[in-house]
Formats: sequence, structure tokens, C-alpha cells
Amino acid sequence: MTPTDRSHPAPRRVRMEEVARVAGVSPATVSRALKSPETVSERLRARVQEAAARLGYAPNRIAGSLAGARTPLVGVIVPSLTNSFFAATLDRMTTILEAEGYQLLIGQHAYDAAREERIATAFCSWNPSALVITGRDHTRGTVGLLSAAPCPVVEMWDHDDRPLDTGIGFSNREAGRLAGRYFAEQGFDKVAYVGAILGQDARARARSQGFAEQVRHLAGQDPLIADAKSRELGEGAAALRQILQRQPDTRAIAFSGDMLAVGAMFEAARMGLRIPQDLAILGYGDLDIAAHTNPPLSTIRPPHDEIGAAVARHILHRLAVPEAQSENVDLGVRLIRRLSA
Amino acid sequence: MTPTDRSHPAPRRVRMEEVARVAGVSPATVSRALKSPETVSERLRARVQEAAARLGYAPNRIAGSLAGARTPLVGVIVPSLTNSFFAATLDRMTTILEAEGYQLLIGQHAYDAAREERIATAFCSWNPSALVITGRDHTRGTVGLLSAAPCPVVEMWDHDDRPLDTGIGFSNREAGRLAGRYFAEQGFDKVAYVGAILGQDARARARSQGFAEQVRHLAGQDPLIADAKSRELGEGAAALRQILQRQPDTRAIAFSGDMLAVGAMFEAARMGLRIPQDLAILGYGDLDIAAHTNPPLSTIRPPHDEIGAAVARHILHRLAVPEAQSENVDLGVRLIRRLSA
DNA sequence: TCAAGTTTTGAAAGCGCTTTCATATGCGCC
DNA sequence: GGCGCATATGAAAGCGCTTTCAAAACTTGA
Repeated sequence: MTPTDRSHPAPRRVRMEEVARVAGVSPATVSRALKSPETVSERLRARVQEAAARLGYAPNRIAGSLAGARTPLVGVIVPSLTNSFFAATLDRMTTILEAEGYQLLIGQHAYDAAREERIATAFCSWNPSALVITGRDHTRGTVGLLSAAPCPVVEMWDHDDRPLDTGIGFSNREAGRLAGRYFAEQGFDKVAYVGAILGQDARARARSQGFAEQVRHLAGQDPLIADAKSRELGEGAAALRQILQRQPDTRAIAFSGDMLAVGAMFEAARMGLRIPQDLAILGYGDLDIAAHTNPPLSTIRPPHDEIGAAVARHILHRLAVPEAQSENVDLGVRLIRRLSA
Repeated sequence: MTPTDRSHPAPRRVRMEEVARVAGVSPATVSRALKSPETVSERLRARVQEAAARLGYAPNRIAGSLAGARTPLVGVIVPSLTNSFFAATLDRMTTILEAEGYQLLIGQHAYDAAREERIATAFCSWNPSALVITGRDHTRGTVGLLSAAPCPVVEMWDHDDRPLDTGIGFSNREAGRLAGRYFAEQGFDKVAYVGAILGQDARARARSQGFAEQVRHLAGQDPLIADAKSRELGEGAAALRQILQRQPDTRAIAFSGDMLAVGAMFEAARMGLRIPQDLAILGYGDLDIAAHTNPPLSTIRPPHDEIGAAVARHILHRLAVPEAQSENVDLGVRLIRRLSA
């Protein structure tokens, strides 16, 4: 059975025609009274609205969309729903867009490019008002699809030169550089970086590259880099042990995720290391937990919810003002300085 | 401008009729060749599929849905996207449903019942294949809407006697009871509970009630209950101080959230209390962090992702087997015993 | 070979709205 | 009071597909 099968037949709902009959007007008037009340006389508008309310009329958006050539749907594709960064972005987006009558169609691809393309294809066939996709790295097919899409397309989270249409994000490389620069400013000589260097997460890789680049540039040496297989606490603890073994006099470590950093802080406490006196620790993400560790974790904060808000507002603007242009905005990252570094 | 406005005119896409012309068949045959290939002769099917591929034809789902009377859309309403429990549920649901060609329409109401009703109304007007809503507590309007919905309706996360249609969840009260029972079994006499007793979160309240009920029943005394205004680390630390002040010989504390518990563990470490020797701590949620604290946190695990999987499978079953019945399933909670209690 | 199936195919009727276009209605003014 | 204009309303034509129904094309068995 396919999704559009008819086997669960719908008891017929109230249709516009019925409202029209009850209100004693034509369906056209009902449509106008409901969608653009200002074009209908006071008297009829009241009659129609009352009839609609009395019958419990809910317009069929499918029909409306077919006739209207565009749906109040915004398709959003993220790698994962459980990643709290994307969740924060989606949270802001839904809140803003829902208030304007749009609905979010959400798909997740788990970093699988083929799945991303399938979802993008499926979303396009809904004639959405806008399409939002995470990142700048897509299959040829996805790129073709998005380039040809008859609606605004936003690539979010990553910033670089030439988005397909609009780009709203920040530079992960710059986030890494910021950490490197901060360590240099603090005069830390022996530093290290912990992150998923080998995985398929290009964002994490960009951060570690930015860090290494800046350390090399400012301190004239290569930082020690340790790979983390996951972003969980235990992995941070393991990375700390590994780093101290390979470079016992390490003075500061930047982590590619707050959880890794917190794990390392737990481990450091176990080892009797004082933070930040013996070892400075810098996180990335600014999760809720960061403000509440002991000592509170200094961290680099990506603009997760700002991205959601900016994307939503850009879309609303593009849809409201037909001549509005695409944009390419870098929302930047901030270093939240607490006590751990 | 309204969402269905026409001001951003779509460059006309390839339509079924065009595929039909190129393949030299009728539109009806194209429709069949694409949606139910087994009803079309080998020869024509190949011709149609080739023509469709060559033209890059993507069916217009809006039109298909209008004609087919049902959309491959599943509407899901959750209180919050950033809550990792619901995120885990949604994650499983999308993964399973996307694989079968369904798309998720996701709405969040931030615990605002009126907003919930608005979203439910909006979702109904899409003629979804199924509707999923979090919890059992809705406005009259929402209840009416869901009862009349011409599709399967699942109320998830909470379990009780009479769901409107299908219910898939667990009992928060039972989760609280489980904690109380565990403490009694361990022979802890002076116990306490920390949770959002006063907030609008009925689930948290049910857990604290279950806990109190069981302690009263098994230990013959009322536990000390402390309110937590948020679910963050700092609040757990504050609650711990408050409890030890009011009841210095407290032997075990159950928390309504892992983060609160972790915060309390940090604070206990600062105060020089040993866990679990001096004080046993039990969390709720089984977040990733729980397995990695020091000592690892014992906690009660709600079936977050199991709910997602069960809901998705129930929906697929209901849609595939027209005579399938609604269900009411309690997925239960588990006590994950680690070292903190 | 022909009648009686059986399977494939196509024509056409919607699905429930929106929107255009034409008609009706009301208004101000000479 | 009648003319022209602006505004309010209705009729009707789709939007692009699915599905029913009937006709056409094949089978099969006698």
C-alpha cells in the first residue's frame, strides 16, 4: 500500500461550498472572506465567518495549495534531530515561521548524502515556500535540484563564499582560529586540540585545522592533535590521558565539544590537576552544562539559535518582498570566557 | 501576503502530461506505471519510466494528494524540540517513516495548550495520514478535533486508561514509584526528592507523587520534597544544599532529571560528601552524560526512542491493515543501576 | 475459428480550492 | 434623474494528479 492509498476513507469534511450555501453567498466570496477579508463587504464577511465557525469549517490546505501554486510549507533538512545545535536552530525557526502560518517539513539524513538528496527531492515535490538545508556540501543531484528550485533556498550553518542562493552560518575554521589565538594571547606555549579529525564531520575538521593554522602562525609550532571518536564524556577523559602521555607539559587544551571538555575536567580532577592553573581547558558549543561545571567552562559559542532566527526572518522577507535579494551572512562565533581557560 | 500567494511565480515544472506525450501513452498510464508498476505491461512501464527519467519528472505531491484524498504526511506535535527526550523520539520516528515515503510535519507548542490546538487544527487541514501528539492533556477543542480526525491518532509519552485512539507511552507516576521502591529496598530511611513540583510540567509532578506515595507506603513516612525551578545543573546544586539544611541526615535523593542529579554530585564533591557511601543519588532520563560522571549515575530511563519506534510502527501497521485496531501500550521504565545509588 | 473471459489501456470526471473576468451594485456628480 | 466610475460579487476555468469505467487488446478452450 502506498501512502496515498484510499483504504482509510475519510468521512467527508465540511467544504467551502457548504459554508457558501449556509451563508447564502458564492464559494468565491467565502474564499475571499476567509483569506483576504478586506476585499469583502463588512456584512458578508460577518455572515461568512459566522457560518464557517458554526459549521466548524477548516479549509483543505491541499486543495488551496494546488490552486494557489505554492504551499505554506518550509522544508528543512538537518543531519540529526538529536544534536542539540540543530535542535536549537529548528526550535527558533518553527516558532517564528509557525506564527506566520507556515509549517515545517523536517527531514534528517544522518550525514548520508544520498539520503539528503532523497529528502530534498521529496521536499521539492511539495512545492514548498522555501527550502533550508544544512551545510554547503551536497551531491551533484542535490545541487541541481536546489539550483532549479522555484523558491528561496537557504544553506545554513556553514559560511563560505558562494552559496547556491542564500547562506547563513559561520566559519568553523574561524572558530578553531579563535581558540588558537586565545591560547596564544594567554601565552600558553604547549597546547593541544581534541576533536573528531578522522570522522565524516567536516565541521569538526575545519575547526581543528583553524586551530592548528593559528597556533602555527602565532606560536610557530604545531599543536598536538588528538582524535576523538565520539563527542561524549568518556572520550574526553581518554583524550586527556593520551595527550598528557604524549606531551606531559601540555598547558592548554581546546576541545571540539563541550562534553569532551567536561569529561576531561572530570578526569583532570581525578588526576589531581588544577584547572586552569595546571591546565587550561576550552570547550566548544556552550551547552547548558558549560556554565555549571566546576570551574565553569570557557567555551566557544556557535550562533545556533541566531541561525534559526536569521533563516526564518530571511525567508519571511524573501516571500514578502518579491524583489528581495539572496544574502550571504556570517554570524560569527563568540568566546565565552569563564574560569577554565 | 499570505503563504499561498502567487507573487513568486514558479517556472512551470514538467508535468505528467508531458511524460505521457513523450512516452506515447495516456496520463493515466503514466500515473499507474509510476505508482503501481505491476498493473502496467512490461513494455509500457519501461517506456514511461525512461521518459520520466529523461525529463527529470517529479510528481507534484500536492496534486496527487488532492486526488488521492490523503497525504503521505504525518503531523507530530511536541512541547519542545530542544528537549532531548522528544528529540530522540522524533529521531526514530522520522527515520522509520521517511523510509516508507512519509514526511513529518513537526510543530512545537512550548507547553501552551492554545498553541497546541492551533497546531493541531493546522495539521488536520493537511489531511495527514496520521497525527501524533504528546501527552493526554488537551483543550476541549483539541480533543474534539482529534476525536473527529479521519486518521489514526496517537497520544504518546503518557500512559493511562483511555487514550482518544492509540496511546503509547509509560507512566511517570510509576517511574516515581520505582525510585521510591528502590530506595526502600536499599534500606535508606531518610530520603528526599527534587523536581519541578510547582511548574506546569505534569509529568514531573506525577513522578514526584509516585515517589512520595511509594515511600509513604513502604517506609511509612513522607519524603522531603524540594522544588526545582529548572532542570539545569545549578538548580540541582542549590536543591542539595537546601535539602541538607532542612534534613541533614538525608541518606538518598532522587532527582527528576539527570542534569539536576549531576549538579548535585558536583556540589556534593565540593562539600566533601562521598557518593554513594554518604549520600545516594538517583537521576531520571539516562542522558549520555549519566554513564560518564564520577561515580557513574544510577538513573531511571524512560523509553524515549522506543516510543518513537513504536509510534512509527503502529502508524505503518494501521495504514497498511485497514482493520487494524488502536492500542494502548505501556512501554515501562527501567532502573539503570550504576554506582551513585 | 469464435465466444467468453482476462488483462491493458485511455477518456473523463473529479479532488476542493483560488483567481480571473465579467456582471451587478452603489456612489458622486452634473 | 441619469451617467460614469469604483467597488462587491458570482460564474467558471483551472491547479496536476488519481481513479473509475468502458473500450480495446489479448488469452484461452471448445
